[in-house]
Amino acid sequence: MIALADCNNFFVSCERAFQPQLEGKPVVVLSNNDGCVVARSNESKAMGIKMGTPFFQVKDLVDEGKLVVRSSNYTLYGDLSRRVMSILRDTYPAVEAYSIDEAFLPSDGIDVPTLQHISRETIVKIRRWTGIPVSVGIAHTRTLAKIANHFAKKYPAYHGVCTIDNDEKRLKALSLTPIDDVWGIGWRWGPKLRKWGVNTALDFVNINSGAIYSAMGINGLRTWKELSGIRAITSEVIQRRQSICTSRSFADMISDIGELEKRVADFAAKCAQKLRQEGSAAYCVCVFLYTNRFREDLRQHYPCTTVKLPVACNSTKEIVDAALMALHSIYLEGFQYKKAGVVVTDIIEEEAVQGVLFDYDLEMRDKQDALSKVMDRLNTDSAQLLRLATQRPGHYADGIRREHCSKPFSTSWKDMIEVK
DNA sequence: TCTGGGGTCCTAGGACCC
DNA sequence: TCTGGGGTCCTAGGACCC
Repeated sequence: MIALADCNNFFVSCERAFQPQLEGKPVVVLSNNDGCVVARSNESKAMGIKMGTPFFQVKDLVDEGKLVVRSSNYTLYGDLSRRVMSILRDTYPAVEAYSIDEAFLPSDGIDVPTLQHISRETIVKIRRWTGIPVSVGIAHTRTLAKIANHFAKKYPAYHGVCTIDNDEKRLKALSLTPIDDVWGIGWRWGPKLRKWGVNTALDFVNINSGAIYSAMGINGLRTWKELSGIRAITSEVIQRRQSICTSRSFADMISDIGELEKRVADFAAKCAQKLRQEGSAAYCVCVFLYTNRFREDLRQHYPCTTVKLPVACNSTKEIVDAALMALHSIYLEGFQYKKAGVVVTDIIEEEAVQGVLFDYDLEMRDKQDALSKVMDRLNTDSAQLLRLATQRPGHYADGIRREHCSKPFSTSWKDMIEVK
């Protein structure tokens, strides 16, 4: 069997773990720049607030005291995620961290009652040790485990653990699952399938698989198999990352190339730092710019381009230089840009970097690597003390709106003492 | 006024190869 | 005039996930 452990309303639960006064209240957590709602407590879900709602549409509720709002605090969520994952690793034979708040737990060879027992104990342990509520779904395929997890969350009678381990339960669960709630069916396919009379997951598996394949391709077929009880999504999903992206929307629109240079340099430096943290190097640096798509009165421009490096690298200066070159090749005067980003791709292991025969820059590369090591010693996630002059003073994420941020509970002694 | 960030994978079409 | 069959690689765009 495969279990899926998923934290309930994760970002909200992280806020509550350090601010117990938020328990039982309607709470939402906002995206960067305080843009839109990305996490909701059960109470705010019950008020009808949808995922992705722009904050200004619910701001009145906050002003009236009917809703509590927090800016997102990814340092805090990352810390709590690591703690939850580490408890899972101590407990299950294998852990595939699928996202910040959920992990697949392949448990072949463990019988169902034992797996259920372990899962119930683990939920209690995670709650006690981290304050985070977790639900577990158990089934033979990952897609069915997702469905089981939905039920575990929805019906308190399961006490956090729901199992689909025979055909009777599987068909019952499929009949109760709206097609749009199925993992792998998104906002494009959901309405289309409903138009064809496919309203539940059960309707979906009752279609001939050939018809699914010709209409939806390999991914549709995989979902169909998984719902039918045949494993089609395997653990290969979790490997070394294939791309690393750092991007932000700006609080205001930017048209000045000098200002864009600083932002892009910041994003590129952050990508280089992430590469070094995981022991990787990249061959390609891609830069993109977006104008504000909501301003229909303004001219739009969404350029992007990729610069290829002769040698895979992860030093700050080389990645930043490449990104600035890319920026200059796509930038056009007269547009107001709202967002920019840097993506590094063609990632390989640091130790596997292949030199080139006539590398005139070899000495420079060694120096840059040494410089990057010094930067890594001085810089942390929350404080960028040593930067290139092309970057902005302060932190790469400065200038984004965070008006409702809670305290850095997991990283500051002062605040931890305050909590105590 | 305000509308996120970070990923993965697949597909179709063009350019090119023999 | 007629204009195959089998590939690879790259890119852009679409679809999905949390």
